[in-house]
Amino acid sequence: MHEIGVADFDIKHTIESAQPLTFFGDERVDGKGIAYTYRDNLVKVEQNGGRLAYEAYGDLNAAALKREIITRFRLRDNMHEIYEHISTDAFLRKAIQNYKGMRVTKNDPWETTLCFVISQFNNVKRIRGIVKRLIVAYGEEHTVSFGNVKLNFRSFPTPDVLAQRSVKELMTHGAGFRANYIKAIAQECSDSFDLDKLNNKNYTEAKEELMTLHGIGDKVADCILLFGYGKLEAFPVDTWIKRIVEHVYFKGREKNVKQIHEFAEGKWNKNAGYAQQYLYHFARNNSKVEW
DNA sequence: ACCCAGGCGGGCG
DNA sequence: CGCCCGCATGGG
Repeated sequence: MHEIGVADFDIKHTIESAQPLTFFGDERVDGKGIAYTYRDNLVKVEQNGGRLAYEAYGDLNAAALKREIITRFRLRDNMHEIYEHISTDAFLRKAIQNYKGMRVTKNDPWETTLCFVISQFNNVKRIRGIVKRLIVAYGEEHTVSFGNVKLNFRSFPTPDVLAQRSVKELMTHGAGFRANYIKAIAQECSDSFDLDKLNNKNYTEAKEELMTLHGIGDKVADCILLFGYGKLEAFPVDTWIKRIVEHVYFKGREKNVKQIHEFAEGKWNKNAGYAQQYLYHFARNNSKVEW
């Protein structure tokens, strides 16, 4: 078990705020920690106040594991500066107060892509179920030993493996009409589309490229850029964000997605993704009378 | 039974 | 362009 000191960090709020990390399945989540897969490793993380304890089962050395933890939970983010920047009004201050320490997580681009393609016109519980069933059906199985402990887990299914399955088969896991998108995107990523190259592109260019994929539009692209590539200027506009932004900042008047993007960019620009996560989580967990 | 969910592609005006 | 519609599925 390793340890790292953390401040302005709350793992519970982080993993409960519907980010890809949690889409692996609730049985690996408890009150103070989570177990998740990173490549061919099972990583366990647990928070006790200002200390984050972690360990991995697999082939990661200590330095690589530490790097993964810091990257995944964005522990280098200057939360003081971010909070100051996005505390633009009473509402956001309240959201920050309620969920202080919640981070945007930095997940694998492919995992994030698959999760958010499945998310469209869907609900969080079903998204988790579908992703979980795809992992069970198509993820490579691993057995690791750590001392006298033996553990089985499955890594995230690769584009290559999913590309080989039929749409009809993918639908048997409950993916519905999204099975078409999963198949098409897995094929493109397995064939010629290089997700890694988007790391070297700016937000606008990377978004354009992502949106050439069949089944990735404005909102899903922003989610992938935020949670998969760590581009904090991304501001995914889903039904929750649209509702809450209209209500809080436009007196309930309807705005289209483009107008909401322009508003968010002007107000929170390089930290819009953090503002989004606090707005989203607050909206979902508080009845509308609280807004 | 009915409604909705972290939208998108395609078609139409 | 912007708008509108259908879409698989299952939980509330």
